Amino acid sequence: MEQKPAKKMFLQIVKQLRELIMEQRIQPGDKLPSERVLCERLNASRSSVREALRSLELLGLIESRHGGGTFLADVGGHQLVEILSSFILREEKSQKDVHATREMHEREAIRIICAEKELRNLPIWDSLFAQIELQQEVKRAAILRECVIAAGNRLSLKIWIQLHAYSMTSLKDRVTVSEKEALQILIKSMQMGYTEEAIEAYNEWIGQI
Amino acid sequence: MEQKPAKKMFLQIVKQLRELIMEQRIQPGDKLPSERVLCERLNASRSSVREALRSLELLGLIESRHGGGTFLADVGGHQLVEILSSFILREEKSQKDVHATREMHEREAIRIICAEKELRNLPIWDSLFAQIELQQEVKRAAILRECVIAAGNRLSLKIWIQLHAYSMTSLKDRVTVSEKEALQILIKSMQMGYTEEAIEAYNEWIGQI
DNA sequence: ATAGTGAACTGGTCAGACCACTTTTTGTGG
DNA sequence: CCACAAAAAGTGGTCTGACCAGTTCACTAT
Repeated sequence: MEQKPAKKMFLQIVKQLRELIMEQRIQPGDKLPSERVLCERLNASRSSVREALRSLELLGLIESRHGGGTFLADVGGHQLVEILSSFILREEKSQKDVHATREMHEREAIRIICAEKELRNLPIWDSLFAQIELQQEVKRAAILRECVIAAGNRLSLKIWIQLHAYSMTSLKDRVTVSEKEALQILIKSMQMGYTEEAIEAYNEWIGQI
Repeated sequence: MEQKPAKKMFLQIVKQLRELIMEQRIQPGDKLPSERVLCERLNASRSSVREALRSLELLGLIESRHGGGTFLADVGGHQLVEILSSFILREEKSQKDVHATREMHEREAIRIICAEKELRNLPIWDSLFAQIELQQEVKRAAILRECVIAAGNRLSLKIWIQLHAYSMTSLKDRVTVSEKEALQILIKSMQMGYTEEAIEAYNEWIGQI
């Protein structure tokens, strides 16, 4: 009859906190019930309540002021709560999000390359272009990796590697003939510093995959 | 003076935890010291240590198993973000990369919003615009967070939250008068769907910070 | 060598106690 | 009556200690 008590207390409290916020129409900036009151209402110890509150505070969803009280974060509480619940429930993000994020990093790398002369003039681009022209073994991942590496943001590179590892399943290795053109346009545009054209070529290329 | 922020204990512990992970080369999937051991080493009470650990657990960075121990989140499928964050945590040197990456996600969010009518027409933008106009308390983070949320990529949001959490130090809270204009242009451009203008306004705004 | 058992360890939860800070109330003096 | 300072109440921040409930692992007894 009762819900599963299996989950950890502080997660249940986070969930109940969200329900409480919605029920009582607590607006961003408003004060939340005090920790001690929440203990009573949620039938939990103060330690557990605090674990939940501190978690939400680290996420930036609430703000606690010593001696003052606990408040719902200033802006956009309702939207945040929705996001939050999805985190709690561990609803896993779609493959789409992973792809979109990876492509975001790739596009940004292309933009950076286009904007910097030293990067545009790297010999690697000619090399890649020639390999594509000759239909040699050119792996998509290699091309994109070169871009992200060239862009010089190591954090972005690390993120990209992880994202790529995760989304590799649906990617074929070799570059097909139909992709050849868009790919070469991409590289040439990059070398010329034509950001818009490069991005457009990239989008067209990605669209084929 | 020393940068002893005298901030909240559980935040200090979060910070110390990441230092500990870095020093001991703890890899994703590895076991962390037990809560009681951490109490001794970090010279804090178990309550505070647990508040920190539970926060990291809600973020998905660590995983606790009843009776088993606490582990640094492993590469299991979608949990990739956790690994990144552990990278982020240990790279003090590349603060610039963190900022650049965070800004990348913000720009992408702006682009997405500009491109989709439903997102442009969200009431939140008028609300933010009005608050800026009235010089109310508007936090930079709140504005950017709304953008990333609205863009709808939850993976990107999760990455952003973590990037923001660890680059917070250099960000002031309030929006200054000099930023007001660029910010309002950003919002208006977004609502109109003028991608280029919005990005330009964003860059100008960011440049001031 | 194996299966079984139990001690030792680990996280999960709770209760209560202080402290420091903020807000509210109260009581005084004008 | 009002203004203002002192006192009280309220609130988050931290710590201690305790007990429960799972997991691990070494050491039996077979």
